[in-house]
Amino acid sequence: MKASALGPMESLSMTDRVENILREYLMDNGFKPGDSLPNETEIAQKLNVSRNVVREALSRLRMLGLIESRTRRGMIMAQPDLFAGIEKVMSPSILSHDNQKDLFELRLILEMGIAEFLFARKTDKDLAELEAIVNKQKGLKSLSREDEIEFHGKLYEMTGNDTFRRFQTLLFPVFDHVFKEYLDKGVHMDLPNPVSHADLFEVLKNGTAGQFRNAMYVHLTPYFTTTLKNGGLSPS
Amino acid sequence: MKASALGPMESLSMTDRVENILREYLMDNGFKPGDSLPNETEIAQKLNVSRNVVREALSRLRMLGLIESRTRRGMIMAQPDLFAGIEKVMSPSILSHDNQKDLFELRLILEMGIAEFLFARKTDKDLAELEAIVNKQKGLKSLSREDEIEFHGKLYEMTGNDTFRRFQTLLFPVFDHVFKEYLDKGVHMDLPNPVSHADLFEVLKNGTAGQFRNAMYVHLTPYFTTTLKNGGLSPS
DNA sequence: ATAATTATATTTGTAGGACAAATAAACAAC
DNA sequence: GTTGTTTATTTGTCCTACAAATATAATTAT
Repeated sequence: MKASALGPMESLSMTDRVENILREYLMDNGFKPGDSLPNETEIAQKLNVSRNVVREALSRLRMLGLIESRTRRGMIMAQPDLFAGIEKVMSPSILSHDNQKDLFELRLILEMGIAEFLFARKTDKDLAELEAIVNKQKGLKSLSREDEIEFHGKLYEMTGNDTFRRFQTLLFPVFDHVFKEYLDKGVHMDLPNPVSHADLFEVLKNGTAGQFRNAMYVHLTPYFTTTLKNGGLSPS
Repeated sequence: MKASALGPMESLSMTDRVENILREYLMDNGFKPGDSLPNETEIAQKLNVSRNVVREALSRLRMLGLIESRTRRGMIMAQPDLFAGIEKVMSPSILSHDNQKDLFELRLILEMGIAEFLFARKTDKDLAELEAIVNKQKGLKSLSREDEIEFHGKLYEMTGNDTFRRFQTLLFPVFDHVFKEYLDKGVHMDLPNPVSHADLFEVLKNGTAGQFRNAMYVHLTPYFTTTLKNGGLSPS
């Protein structure tokens, strides 16, 4: 029985198949949060598999936040958490090195892309809070990781896009880890940043989105040169 | 037998707890792809739970790509697929409306942020291929969804960041759905775009990253005004 | 002794049965 | 009509069993 000669044998387990079937069933039938699902034994009988298999599949959907189940009331459709799955593998000790470098860059991409939203949605209250952060950092010679997170995190918040904010927050540990790796490899970053947080704030308050994009690029230049000169996956 | 001797009963199911325990175990002990795990019965005994519970937890990790298992050889650590979880819920029929709007905007953010990487990594071959796409579209009066995907998809490819490319690809169906919704609501988008794909190509070939960012903004202006004038989650 | 073959043991995948806990629904009591 | 009790249902957990697959050990052939 040389089944392995046939290539990438489509050997999905029963659980895999039931998981797919259930997801398609929920989507194709327009299930909305709150709608109740058939019970486990019913599903098992309908699909001709054991309740164990059904439960393993349901367990996955439960992890994704797609369904919830309460004793007696049965299972109901839920509002899935977009990042429930990704946050469980978003760790430097788990991800491949390529993935990590890509995510390092992804943070830069995101940071460069938020200008329009900041200018469209900034409020006086936001600006005041951001100014407070900037003033607190004014005396310091060098900024800690927490300082960076506080300033840039406030920017994420000001985009008014909570999904973006959560995604950036997820990205940060990986970004930080990759950057430390660069530092360990001898990349030096001791030059004073020509565009400080205070400068960025000033542009955000009185400038334009275009000016902000350019200022942000200069502010991030050390990171850009780091990734573009070093690890950049050389394209074909 | 009170199995609750394992810790605080945070109303998490056994499966939830075992899942967390296993993930932490794998991370804290520096498991790398290929390393083999203890077998199911061993885990069950060690944690004082049934093999069923262990299997439901493992089933989740298997879905995330964190582990693989082959009969007899036992389970081994694997390289998790960063997007395995998220792609299963990335669907307009499942996500909340807020999530969808956020993702619509996220695509714009990403699109605005790639300029530096494009200019750092563009090759003559890439430019030639992009030019071919542009020329193919030159005769058309209006661009189809496929045309848009082809042009912008090529840009994603040219960033040299495969994770970014995959993420953008995942985003597209949601983006498309949200935009259609805007159109149905009467938002009009019939003006000819002042910056076409051909213009973007020209800037990418002969201009600078800064110019490209500005050109891209104008190119995307219809989408920006759509989201910023309509659904924007009004901040506090 | 070495190679080839066979047998054994181990581990995952699947099935099915049992029962506890929780609770919605039906029913009974006042 | 309200309150308390019983009942039925459904998930959560445990258990046992066995098939399939295969690495390892044992056996046989050369």
